[in-house]
Amino acid sequence: MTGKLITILGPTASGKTKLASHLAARLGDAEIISADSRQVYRGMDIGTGKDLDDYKVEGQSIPYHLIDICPAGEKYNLFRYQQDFHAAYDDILRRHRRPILCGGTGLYIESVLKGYKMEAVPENPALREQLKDCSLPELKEILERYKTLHNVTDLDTPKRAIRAIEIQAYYREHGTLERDFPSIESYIVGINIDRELRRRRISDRLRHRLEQEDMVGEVRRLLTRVPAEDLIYYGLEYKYLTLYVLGQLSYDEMVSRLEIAIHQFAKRQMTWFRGMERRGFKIHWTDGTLPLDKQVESILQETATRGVPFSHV
RNA sequence: GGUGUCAUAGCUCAGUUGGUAGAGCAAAGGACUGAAAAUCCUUGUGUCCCCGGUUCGAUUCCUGGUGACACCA
Repeated sequence: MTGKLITILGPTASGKTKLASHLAARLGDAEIISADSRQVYRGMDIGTGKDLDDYKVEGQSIPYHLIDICPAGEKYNLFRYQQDFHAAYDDILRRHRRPILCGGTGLYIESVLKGYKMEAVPENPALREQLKDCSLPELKEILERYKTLHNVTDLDTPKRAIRAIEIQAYYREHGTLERDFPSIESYIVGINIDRELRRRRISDRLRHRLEQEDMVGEVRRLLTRVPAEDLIYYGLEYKYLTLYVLGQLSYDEMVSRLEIAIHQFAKRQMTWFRGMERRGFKIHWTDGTLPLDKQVESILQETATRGVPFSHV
C-alpha cells in the first residue's frame, strides 16, 4: 500500500507544528505523524518544545501520533521509528483519513520516505561475548570489513560499534531481507526562515523557557528517575541543564553554551534538508514569516494542481 | 594630575631576537541507515589602535597621541 502524504519539515523554531495543524484543520480529516526523535519521550516537554496546544486550532483538536510514546530514559531509535511510523500511517489510511508527516528529525523523515531497509536484528550473545574486550579502533576495523549494506558513521562508543557489527553480521548471515517498507511519495514542504530571524527566535524561545516555563524544574524532575548520563546524551536542553543542575556549569555559562548549541543544531538540520534535495527529494520551500492561512492556502493550491492530494489505496 | 601595564581574527589570547601572523571558541560549508537534539570532517587576509621617527624593511624598536586597566597623589 503506497499512499501519498504531505510532509512538513524545517529547522527548530520555524513553526512546523503550527503550520501542520492549521493545514490539518483546513483539510478536516487529517492527522499528524510527528517526526521528532525527542518528543517521543514522556515528561520531556518544555525542552523538546512539545507544545500540545499547537494541535488545537479554533477549538478543533488535531489528532497526532508518535508523541509521548515511551518513557524518558528509554532508548528510542531509527528502527523503532520506522515501525511506529508505519503502524500509525497504515492506521490513518485504513480509517480513510489523511496523514501529514511533520518534524525536524531529517533522518527519521528520510528513512520512512525512502523506505530504508531495516530488520529486527536480535541480540547475538556469542558475538557480543567475543567482542566484549575489543577496543573501539579494533571494533571499527572489524566493522569496516563487514560493511556492506550501508555506510556506518563514526561510532563513538564500543557499545554502539558492537551493535553495528551485530547488525551487519545478521544481514550477512540472513542474506535478503524479509521485511521491507515501501518508499512513500510525498509532497514535501520546507519552512524557510532567514538565518538571523531563526537565531533570534531560538534565543527568545530559550529565554522564555528558562524564565517563564521553569525548564530547570522539568530537568530536576527528570533527574529523579533518569540517570544524568542518559539525559546528557539527549543533548541540547537536557544536556546543558543537567550539567547546570549537577553544578558543572554556572547558570550564565549554561545559557550561553546552550544557545550556541541550539543554533548549531538548527544549522545541522538545514544541512540535512539540503542534503535531501541533493539526494533527489524536491522540497517546496515556504516563507515562514507569512501568515499561516496564506501558507496553508498555497500548499493546498500547489498540491491540488499537482494532483498530489492523498490518493488512497 | 603622576607612574606603570596593555592595545593582534567576531570573542579570549599566543607570536614575530625587525622580513606583514596563529591557537581555542564563535561562524560558514559538508557527512550521516539501529542513541541523529547524537557523532564526525573541512575552512583562518586580519588597516597586528593612530601619527611620526630609526631602518633596505616596523605589527615588532623609539617619540607623541588615543583608549582600557592598575597603582600613587
